[in-house]
Amino acid sequence: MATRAIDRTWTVGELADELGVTTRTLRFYEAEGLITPERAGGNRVYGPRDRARMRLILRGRRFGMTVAECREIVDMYDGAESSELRQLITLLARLDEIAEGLRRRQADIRRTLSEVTDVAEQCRSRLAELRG
Amino acid sequence: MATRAIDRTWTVGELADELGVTTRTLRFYEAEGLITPERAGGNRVYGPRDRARMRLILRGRRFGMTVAECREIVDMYDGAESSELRQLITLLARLDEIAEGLRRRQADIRRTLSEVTDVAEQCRSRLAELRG
DNA sequence: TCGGACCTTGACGTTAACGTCAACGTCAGG
DNA sequence: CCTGACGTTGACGTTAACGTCAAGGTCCGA
Repeated sequence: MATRAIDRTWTVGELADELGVTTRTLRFYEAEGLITPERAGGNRVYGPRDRARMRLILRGRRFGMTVAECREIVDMYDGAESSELRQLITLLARLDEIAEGLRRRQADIRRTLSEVTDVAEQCRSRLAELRG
Repeated sequence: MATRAIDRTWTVGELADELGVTTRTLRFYEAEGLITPERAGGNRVYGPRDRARMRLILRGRRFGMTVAECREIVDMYDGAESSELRQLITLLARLDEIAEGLRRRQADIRRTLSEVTDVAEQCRSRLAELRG
């Protein structure tokens, strides 16, 4: 079997370029424990898993999640297969809280968007009026 | 005609309490030009307009808008009745850009929410399995 | 063998968005 | 008249999330 996409790796520079961030950002997130790239004699080697986590993290950052919140969420992706009842219960409770927070932000952004488009509509009316 | 709700005013402390922020935040936003309360002999007097703007601003802050972005938007609410064609056109263009950005964030948050609820669902299955 | 283009760690700088503190004025209650 | 609760400005402190720079290692083509 030939080398498959799942085996693909990246250097810091490569991954940074692809994600549209700097290498500093990747090192920072590593120091914060959000990603854990392998090493090849000192040099970092990022795999598909690191890349996937980074994309999730960056998406969260775009709508106001802190890096700490991002870490909490991506960590939960790993804990979901846990076999300990106690742990699963607290995890689930936390997940529900997080979902609730996300829904609130969703409502906030929806209202703001609706207002912005309203104002834009007023502008269009005004323009039509001035031109008509 | 008696005093109506529209004439209601607030002191810094009162408004801060109602909005759930500190007086420092109100003074900061004023310094940044987002609100412009009246004065009663040195003391700030906030009117319904200030309160309304603050609520819009705080809502924006909750989902990741910077204070600068918030100011840009609330300022546009005022410029929408402009009578200058040129100004209306650039304003409208900017509003469309902003709306586009908001829609992107909306998509980001929607995807994240869907993933979080997925993980929660996995947790529930696992729990049912362990208990069943 | 030399210069570039990468990579490393470590340390200090920067910006946003406030928090905190000092020093002062003002006004009502006891 | 004094205290306490409120207000003011000004200045410095803090935290997150990186940016930037220094000082060095490695490898590769000319």
